[in-house]
Amino acid sequence: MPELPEVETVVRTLAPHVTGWRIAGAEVLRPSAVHPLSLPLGSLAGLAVTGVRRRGKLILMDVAPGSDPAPGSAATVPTVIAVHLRMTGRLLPRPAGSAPGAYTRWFLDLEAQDGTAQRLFFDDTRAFGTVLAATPALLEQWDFWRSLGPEPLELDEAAFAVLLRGRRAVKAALLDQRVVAGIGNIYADESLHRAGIDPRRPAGGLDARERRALLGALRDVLTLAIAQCGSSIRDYRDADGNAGAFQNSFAVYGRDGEPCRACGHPLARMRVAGRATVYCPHCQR
DNA sequence: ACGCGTGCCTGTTGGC
DNA sequence: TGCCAACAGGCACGCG
Repeated sequence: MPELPEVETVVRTLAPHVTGWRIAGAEVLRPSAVHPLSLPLGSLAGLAVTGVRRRGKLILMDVAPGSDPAPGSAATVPTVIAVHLRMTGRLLPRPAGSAPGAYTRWFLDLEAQDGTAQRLFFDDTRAFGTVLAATPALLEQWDFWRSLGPEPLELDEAAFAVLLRGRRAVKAALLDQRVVAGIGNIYADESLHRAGIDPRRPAGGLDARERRALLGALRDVLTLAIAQCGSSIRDYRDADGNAGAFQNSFAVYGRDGEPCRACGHPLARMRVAGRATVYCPHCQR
């Protein structure tokens, strides 16, 4: 399940494949994979990809008019392609003319300056992923974008304290993209274990020491996971088709019933905020 | 404003 | 061995 470290890895592996390439055309095979607010993917034709960034779990491909500007007013020319992989989405560069797969939802045809071409597929078995081609003004109309919380790797303790104030279950707060952007079920559980905090604890009731421990755990877990190119449970692959390796370092996720690596007590499983949650009843208080 | 339950979607898993 | 309910999970949405 792509969360911040997986999306960061996709961004890093995708960028060299597409940066500087011109979009020659687009095809949508499943219209529901395109966000209702999006400009038509066809409006990307003629634009060049100038870079690839990440914000939370979103992949952002910046686009700009090339040497021969396409017709259209600024209001209808996208500046960014935002892609959310959700659970099973993948961005896959393939040779030009490659046939779509059973789970291809849309693709872009890309051309380099020297005339070589390729096709960038968005494949997504579960069909939860979305794409939004947007202007800056359009992005601001997107509630999800506008309300995204800060990046956890750029967050200080004082701001973290404000974000957690009045919140109930701390795990629910971590999963809320309006609190911090990019955390999903895996890294919520891993961070809470590393910080020694029970996932059900009211977030607003954590003291300064606990908040510091949690913020530090988030930073540590995310940084380690990025260094391992993310976690691959089943579906996740980067833009080169490679799996991550951080799943081999999980302390709790998917390990219920197995011994806690810290204390040896068996890890327990419960449901918090509607999500499967694995934790150590002995280490996490 | 917060939090909970449900639906979306499809492949995989586990129980009988 | 076969079938089917349960499950996985991020987010939108409706409700209290």
